[in-house]
Amino acid sequence: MGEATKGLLAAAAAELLDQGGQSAVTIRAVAERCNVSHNAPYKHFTGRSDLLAAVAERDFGELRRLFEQESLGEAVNARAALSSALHQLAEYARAHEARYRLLFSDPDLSPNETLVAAAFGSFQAFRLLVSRYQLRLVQPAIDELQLAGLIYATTHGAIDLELSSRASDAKGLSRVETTITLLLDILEGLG
Amino acid sequence: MGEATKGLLAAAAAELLDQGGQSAVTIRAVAERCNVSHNAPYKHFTGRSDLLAAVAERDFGELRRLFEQESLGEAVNARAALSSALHQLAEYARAHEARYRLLFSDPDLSPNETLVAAAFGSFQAFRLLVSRYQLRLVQPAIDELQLAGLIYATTHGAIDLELSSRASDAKGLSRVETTITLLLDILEGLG
DNA sequence: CCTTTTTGGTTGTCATTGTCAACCTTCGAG
DNA sequence: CTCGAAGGTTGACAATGACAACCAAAAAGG
Repeated sequence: MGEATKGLLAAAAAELLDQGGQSAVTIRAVAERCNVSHNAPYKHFTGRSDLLAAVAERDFGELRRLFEQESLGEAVNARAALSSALHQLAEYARAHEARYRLLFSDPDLSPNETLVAAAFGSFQAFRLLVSRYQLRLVQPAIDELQLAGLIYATTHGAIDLELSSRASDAKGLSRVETTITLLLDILEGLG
Repeated sequence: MGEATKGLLAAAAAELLDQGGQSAVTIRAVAERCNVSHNAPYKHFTGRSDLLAAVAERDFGELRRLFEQESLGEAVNARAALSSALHQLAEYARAHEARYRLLFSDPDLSPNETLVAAAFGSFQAFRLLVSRYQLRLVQPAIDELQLAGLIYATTHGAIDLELSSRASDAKGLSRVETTITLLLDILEGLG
């Protein structure tokens, strides 16, 4: 069956993304890395952005797995589980900067059907994690979806600012871990 | 004197950014828009990323002005001032998506001396706004820099997620205004 | 006032890249 | 056995970033 190379191409694109960033992911380089002629990728993807979308879809799946694993994991309590997931997210972003940026900050990414589904799925897993955590909060009256949105936004924002360490030379802004801890402490009324 | 065209080129780049996004900003298009031959821009900028950096620098200046204006403005109280500034930031991001992304989420942006300075300046203005606001908080024990980092991260994260409306079809995640209000309410202990 | 350097432009050129088109081949369904 | 599609191939082409060589006019300096 012909599905084999499609996966290889996406994997090669992911590697190039890790090694050389966005600009290193050229159709031709991806093709070469799979020992296939330039233009072969067009048999599997409509173009460059479609190829990148495939990589993004894969990675959203990884994130979902990360959240689910922590959700059902052996963490001692809900805060530990949430906190651990967020820290792992930050680690993932640092280790695969270009891929992380692809997920959330790439303007030229055609949001096709399956990509949106994958992104939604990963967020749903995150929501579950948050809803478990919310039980421990002093003020449980906060809308659950809004709370998840807040934590997601804060974490992503902190990560994004750290990655583009430009507005962040002042220590403390960029430290993702610090920001997350502060937010959770405030939420738990330990201000 | 020769500084004239440099500004024109940057302005043209900003316009192209607004109209066609990142990919529309090509050295040649910018040159053409200034009625100047391709390659003229190289007399003012070392390359494409340097040109974009100039646009970013300009916009960081605009943000600083926005924060400062609100800081010294006629807002009825500190929360109103901060809230207004954050909403204006969101509006700016929506109106100039590509330019906003350039500031915080562009990997291929050479962070030269002056750009870092401009970014830092804008954050400093924001810090001032936050420090005024902090006086009204129930728990003033929070480190001022960390608090500014938290608010900045949350706002930027919410904006960025809304711009890439992919993980956000669930309403409430993307509404920047909702997220900001929620955070400020929590900070003020109105959970 | 004449030389000389710098500044900001110009045209020409090149390699890289995305993308399209046309062609080949293998293999499974009918 | 045929044939059509799936997947791959080579060959174009235009757009783009970047470099080099050349040029004019203005500024610097004697």
